[in-house]
Amino acid sequence: MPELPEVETTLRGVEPFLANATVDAMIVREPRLRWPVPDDLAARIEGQQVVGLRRRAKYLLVDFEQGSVIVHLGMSGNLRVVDKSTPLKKHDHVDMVLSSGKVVRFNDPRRFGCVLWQDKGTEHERLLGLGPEPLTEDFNAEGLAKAAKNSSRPIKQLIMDNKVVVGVGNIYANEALFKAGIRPTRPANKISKARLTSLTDEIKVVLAKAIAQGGTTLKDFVGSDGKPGYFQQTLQVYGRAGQPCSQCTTLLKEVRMSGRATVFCPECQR
DNA sequence: AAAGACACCTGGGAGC
DNA sequence: TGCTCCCAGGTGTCTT
Repeated sequence: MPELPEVETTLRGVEPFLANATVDAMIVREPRLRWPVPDDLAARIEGQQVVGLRRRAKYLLVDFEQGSVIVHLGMSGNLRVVDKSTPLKKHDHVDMVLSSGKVVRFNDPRRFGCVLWQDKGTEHERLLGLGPEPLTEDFNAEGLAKAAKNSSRPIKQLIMDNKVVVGVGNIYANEALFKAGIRPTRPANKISKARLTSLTDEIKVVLAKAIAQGGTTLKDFVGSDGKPGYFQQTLQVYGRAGQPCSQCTTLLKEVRMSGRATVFCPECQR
């Protein structure tokens, strides 16, 4: 269930097992992911030691001396840490077998995720041109205002544009816009700097909160059945069309924007 | 430049 | 119980 908070939660979950680990083997059972798993990926990392673990946008990067394994969870992917002896489940496509006896196992029913390789000192084309990370200073009101200034695109589209800011998926775009009181369909260039500043803040807050709560499900995640169950309690608009707004009790409205469910309060969001 | 359709793929839930 | 249809957290490409 990967939006950025889930990816960050995944990173934190596998980190203790992957830090400085040595890879005994990589097993690719199904290379047909969003992009094919490179044929030579296993050979590149077998016997190698992990020297770092990072996240960029919704990509996880496992660093080795010669380069990095890049993992994206797509819509339905997840990574679990299991014992070597753990029986395979359907859609367990890739295993990274560690010398500790643990296995980092990639499962992805829809196969929209990917497992790729980038040589050290190069940047994979998937990572080129990505905008600032939302939880860093690089993403700020000035940058958003600049992007919005000459754009009549709906604001929701703008904040989901990876060139403007990475990692804001459909759920959190809806939530942040609600918190900021901005209607998702409003043209970006018709929003005051003050309100864009508020939106910038709310994006950071909503993502940070979700990460904090995702952290509470870390145990589940590392164990056998890793589903973060936080969002039902937390979400104020996503998945709540037709229900009363938590602020004013007006019924929440749903529209489609670029094919994505978009929910807002017609009263609180203008 | 950007909106929109379509693509990749499986599974779960609703409705009949 | 089972069939059909619609929907889903992402994101890349192609057409208007």
